[in-house]
Amino acid sequence: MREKTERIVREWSDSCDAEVSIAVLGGAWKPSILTLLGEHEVLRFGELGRLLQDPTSRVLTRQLRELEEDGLITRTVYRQVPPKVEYRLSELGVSATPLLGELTRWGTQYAEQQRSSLNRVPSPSE
Amino acid sequence: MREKTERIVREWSDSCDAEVSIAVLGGAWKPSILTLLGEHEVLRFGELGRLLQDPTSRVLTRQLRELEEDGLITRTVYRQVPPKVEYRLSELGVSATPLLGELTRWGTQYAEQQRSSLNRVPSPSE
DNA sequence: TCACGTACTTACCTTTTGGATACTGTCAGA
DNA sequence: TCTGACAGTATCCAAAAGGTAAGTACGTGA
Repeated sequence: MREKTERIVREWSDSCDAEVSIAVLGGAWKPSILTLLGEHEVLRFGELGRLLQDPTSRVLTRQLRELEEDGLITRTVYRQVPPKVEYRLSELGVSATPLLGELTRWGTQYAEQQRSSLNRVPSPSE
Repeated sequence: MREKTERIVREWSDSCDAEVSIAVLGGAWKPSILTLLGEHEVLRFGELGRLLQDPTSRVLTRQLRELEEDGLITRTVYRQVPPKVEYRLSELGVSATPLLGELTRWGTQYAEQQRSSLNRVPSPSE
């Protein structure tokens, strides 16, 4: 576990564990990474980068490391040149996919709702 | 909508709307605030503060304003002295409660799992 | 000998977020 | 006249998060 995750797991124990989920799943690219890994089973570093439309490698590396530390994905290194590294969902990661589905569904619904009210009221009266 | 939320709704449209959900629900105290409002129907500013174990009023105010801007809660001001302000879930906020439930359930499960593996391996072999 | 591909790392910068502290306005009641 | 309740604001600060740009390692093929 990351230090941050561990702190939250300890401090907020019991009530409001939603904070824990958000600490683990929240962060630029993380939902996308997990969703992609759910769809593709295995992806290499470069493949992920391309599918995500090129976050800088520094950022992608950090997100992947954090997900790994938090136990959601596994990282397999093949000792060869040029290097080859494979990422896939861990058991814990797989257990999160229904939740990711719910997050996506609600997010889609929310975005549609907000977009349509933006159209109805182009600028709020002023 | 907050500017941040709007940016995310626009830029990430369609795929990976989980980012939207996390943008709206994530943030210190927000899941707790929404859960409490789901349980109590109506809460005043001071009541919320006490139930959350006293975040500074500045922080609480900001979280509440953001939730209001994003359309999840409503704010009712009674023009009287001393002031009285009531917060409750909007329709959109109510629609998020099942999702919050899922976040809490997965978070609880995750925390338990991680706590038990912490006990099994007090320090990872080094 | 040199560029190439892959998966990074290092150093640095900017923005966002959360929080500590102190202050405001107003009326009722002591 | 002073205090207290309530619901905030105003200022400032530190840490976290996200991002840019450039460099690293190493064997293969031209």
